[in-house]
Amino acid sequence: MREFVKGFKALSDETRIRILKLLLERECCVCEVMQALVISQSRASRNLGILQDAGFIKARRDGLWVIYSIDERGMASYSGALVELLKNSLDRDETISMDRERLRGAVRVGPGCEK
Amino acid sequence: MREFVKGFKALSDETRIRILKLLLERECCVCEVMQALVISQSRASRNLGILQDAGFIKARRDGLWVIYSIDERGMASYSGALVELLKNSLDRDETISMDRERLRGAVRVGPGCEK
DNA sequence: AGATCATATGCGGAAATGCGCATATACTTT
DNA sequence: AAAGTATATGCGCATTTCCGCATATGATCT
Repeated sequence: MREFVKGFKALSDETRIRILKLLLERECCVCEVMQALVISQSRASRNLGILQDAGFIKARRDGLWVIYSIDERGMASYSGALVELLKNSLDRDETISMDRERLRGAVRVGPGCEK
Repeated sequence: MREFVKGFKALSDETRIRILKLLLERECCVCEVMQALVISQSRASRNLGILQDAGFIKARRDGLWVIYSIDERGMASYSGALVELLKNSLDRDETISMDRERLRGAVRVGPGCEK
């Protein structure tokens, strides 16, 4: 029950829904998430942490970057069903579309990432 | 998106999850909900209102009582998928089991319902 | 080692949430 | 109409959530 509620809490925030929809497109580093959603670095990092803690996503280091992606280990449990639901939702949402658009232009490295 | 997040917010609370699981058993009046979950009247009423506002349940008057039940109109949309998920979850949860147990002994009328 | 870059986190404040208490509302019965 | 019962709601408070800012951590490169 505790874990169950934690899962819904993790999804009860627009920023985190947007992040999940982004990661359903492809894996991203924190840097790309903040560019795509146009949010601060701490905000991106913190919300990614919450999603990870709830078991929706996982992280791996790649040199300087931390790459986040959907955690398919949770696919068997209820969290998998939620991700599946998310997959089939909000594809026509304006915000989601813009996030995706900006993701295409996001760069992982180079000056201007932090600004 | 707004509605979507509202749905998850509604489910991101243990009391409301318990209420939904209860209503999946059978429709209930506020009085029965408070008895089954052992919570105050205002708490029951308020959380039922939140679930209704999010489109998960509906209410109808029956004399003195207001009867709440799963709103199957939402079954077509994403909220239907969430209710469906809930149906297949937490059936072995201790709290949920006790709620169900107490629901069996709950009475809709008579003295002691309020107390 | 020192500089640099990406990410994580402690802290403080603003806003939202959850709930108890008391009271208001809606309906029924006498 | 008055009393009684079930439910809804205004208010205040304690707790939680969210975020920006500044700083810490971890890794890479020179």
